[in-house]
Amino acid sequence: MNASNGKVPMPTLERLANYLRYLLDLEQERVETISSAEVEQQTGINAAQFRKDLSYFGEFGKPGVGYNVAELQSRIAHILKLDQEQRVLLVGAGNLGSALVGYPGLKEHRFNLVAVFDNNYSKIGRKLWDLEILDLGRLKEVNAVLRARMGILAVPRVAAQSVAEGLVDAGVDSILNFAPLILRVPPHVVVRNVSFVQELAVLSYHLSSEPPQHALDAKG
Amino acid sequence: MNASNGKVPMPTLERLANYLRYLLDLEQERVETISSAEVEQQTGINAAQFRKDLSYFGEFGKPGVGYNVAELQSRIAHILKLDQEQRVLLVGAGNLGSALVGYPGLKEHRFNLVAVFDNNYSKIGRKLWDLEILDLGRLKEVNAVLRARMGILAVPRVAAQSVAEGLVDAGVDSILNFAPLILRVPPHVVVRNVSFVQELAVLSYHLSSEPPQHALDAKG
DNA sequence: TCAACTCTGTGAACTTCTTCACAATCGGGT
DNA sequence: ACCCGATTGTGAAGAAGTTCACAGAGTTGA
Repeated sequence: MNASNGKVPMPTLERLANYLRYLLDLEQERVETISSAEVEQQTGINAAQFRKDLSYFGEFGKPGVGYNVAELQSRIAHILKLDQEQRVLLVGAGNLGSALVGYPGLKEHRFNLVAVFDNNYSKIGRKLWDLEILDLGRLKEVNAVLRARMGILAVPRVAAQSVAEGLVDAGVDSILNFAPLILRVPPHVVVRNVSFVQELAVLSYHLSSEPPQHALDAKG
Repeated sequence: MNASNGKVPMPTLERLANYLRYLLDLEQERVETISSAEVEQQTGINAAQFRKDLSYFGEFGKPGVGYNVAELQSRIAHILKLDQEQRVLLVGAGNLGSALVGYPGLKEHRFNLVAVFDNNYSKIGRKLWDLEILDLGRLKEVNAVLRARMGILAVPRVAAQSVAEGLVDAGVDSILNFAPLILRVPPHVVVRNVSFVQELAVLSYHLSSEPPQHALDAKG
């Protein structure tokens, strides 16, 4: 009775994509039905958490039975709009950008990289996999046709803010930002940040004084 | 008086790396002193949040004055152990692995990629930038010498769990995981996950029925 | 038909994180 | 020497997220 009205906690949304991945595996294994208790056992995510996450979007299971894997999978995909093509612009044809174009996970989830931009004239015109690298200056013009609403920012930090503004100007309202800085964008634009260094720093912090395990190994 | 005893909230740790990045910028601009109010103005992070985050680790500022940029920068780097070399193993010499080896941000923060492994015999022996790609089977043997405690997992999903176990067996106790699955590891091991698809899915969800901005543009 | 069992959906309790608000401190000006 | 404006560090309030615990719905078997 909660269904999708009020607003959904961000952690719930983040977990939804995990559930989807997990359900796709179960489907592959021909599992038809799953209970929240089994989800907890197999993924480590608390069963009540799983149920409550789903409850934000309606009722998905049958008491006494559990959840139909195929149905749940497809309903989550629908919630996340992963059941329709999403056109995505990529800015930055460096190492990272190149890796993203080649990453098969995007296509699998219907994210379609429709154009790659760079401002480096030695790259413009070349191909990155099957996409021609376009002049960053043509961003707005090109997206007037493509009408992508998602953008990936894989440029150096100093360029990121101005490129973000270019993306917004070109009609993009969701940005995945790989540059290590906080982007300032208009309120209607949603930004998600991915920072390798931040993640490594958190790991580094946890490398406390615990002795490495090596010494404990005693092997024949 | 809170200093570093109790345990630190995860969101605080995540923000610490951002503060560091920001402080390095300020240092470059020759800013000597900064107040929490200025931090809020420039980064959007609430001033009280900034102060409380720091308070978990001691006292860093002077009332009526603010924080000394250089000192704060170096103390945060110390907290995160970014003031000393951290040796890191990379597993997976694909597109993503390759991009990571070439990513300058790692070296800048003293993360030192000391070895790259892959199980693909057509890759083993080749060079990725300046590092030779080693046989994944030699992971433990090699790390007995290198003694890295951090590992980056940039392998396909199906291989990730077993490679993670290999890393742990080789003495690694911090893992940065790029494969879209929940790794099962012993309790002393810390894992951070980076999932492009998850991030894009969250963005995709937010692409609600708002009309794209294109139509609103009325240009000469 | 009914009893025994399973499992969902959710209010309520609990835990964690964020923000407020203010006493305590500092530095500068006179 | 003292006052005044600025700014910190932190208890306490508030908001957000997680987990508990149970009523109620469904299923199975006799």
